Amino acid sequence: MSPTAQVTPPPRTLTKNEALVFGILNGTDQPLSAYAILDQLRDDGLRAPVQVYRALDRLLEFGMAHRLESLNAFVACNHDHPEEAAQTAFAICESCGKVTEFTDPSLDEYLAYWAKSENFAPTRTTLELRGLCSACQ
Amino acid sequence: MSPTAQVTPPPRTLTKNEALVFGILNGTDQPLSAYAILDQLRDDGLRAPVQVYRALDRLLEFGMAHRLESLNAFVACNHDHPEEAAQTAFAICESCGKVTEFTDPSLDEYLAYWAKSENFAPTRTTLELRGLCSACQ
DNA sequence: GACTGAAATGTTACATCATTACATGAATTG
DNA sequence: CAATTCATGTAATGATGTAACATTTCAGTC
Ligand SMILES: [Zn+2]
Ligand SMILES: [Zn+2]
Ligand SMILES: [Zn+2]
Ligand SMILES: [Zn+2]
Repeated sequence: MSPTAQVTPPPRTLTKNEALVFGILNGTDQPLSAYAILDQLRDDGLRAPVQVYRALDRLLEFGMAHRLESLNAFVACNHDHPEEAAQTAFAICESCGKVTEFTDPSLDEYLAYWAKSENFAPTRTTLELRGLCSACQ
Repeated sequence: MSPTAQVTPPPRTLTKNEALVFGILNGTDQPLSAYAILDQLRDDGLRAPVQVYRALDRLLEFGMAHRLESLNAFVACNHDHPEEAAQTAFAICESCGKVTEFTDPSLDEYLAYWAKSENFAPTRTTLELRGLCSACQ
């Protein structure tokens, strides 16, 4: 119940552009916009936003990256997702930009309970905390 | 803990543009983008997006409207918020667009608990469920 | 009523985020 | 070696959001 996104399990070997984009995302703990990624890949021959968005779409499908809706930005997945696709939440530091993923069964349970009581059928959930991480307070 | 937004309590009488924007939002159960609002207010003399965004900023401050991050859109508040500003969550129907707000102490408690355990100090939280409402299944 | 300062509004231009449409190239397969 | 599919490239455009500055409105004061 209340999955974060549909994950296409087989992350077959990445294509060139997918690998480039994932390399950038995986090399930082900061959320990056598609255009920020593009800027870092100019030297590798990328020229247009759509090239980045296409790669991002697939990385999202594979569960290798996440989109942060409240920032219009992307991060590499940095979390061991439980077997059962559970609710993923993000804590985003507004000072240093660090993003922490977390999941918790009780959160899933609560949301599933609410959804059932309202007869709402969720397909995708966004949960993003903005604030200050422990290092930045 | 884990407030949704800072609410400036005194929603003094709205200015002309604030009233126009609120009137549009309040007249529908659909989330509207700033540009969709603008289009509906051309006849009332509004010409530029910034006029709508300024009004929206204040309506958000007053707690009279909410921004849906996953849609880049806005809705009028349609919920009796508890005394203590609690976590607000949104269920968004992907078929009919209907938006339902809900709050729950146990959700607040869970997020406050997680935040404390991680020493994360939240200032703002986004929780949005996408799916199908009971009428659309 | 005229002066003054603050709030609201208006105007233009620009910045940022994302997609559509179509062309080209590389890999796979019957 | 076509035929197909998938990945990539290119150009243009659409959608969302903000900065900078000018003008108007209005309340308080003289
Ligand atoms: Zn993850
Ligand atoms: Zn931090
Ligand atoms: Zn509300
Ligand atoms: Zn519906």
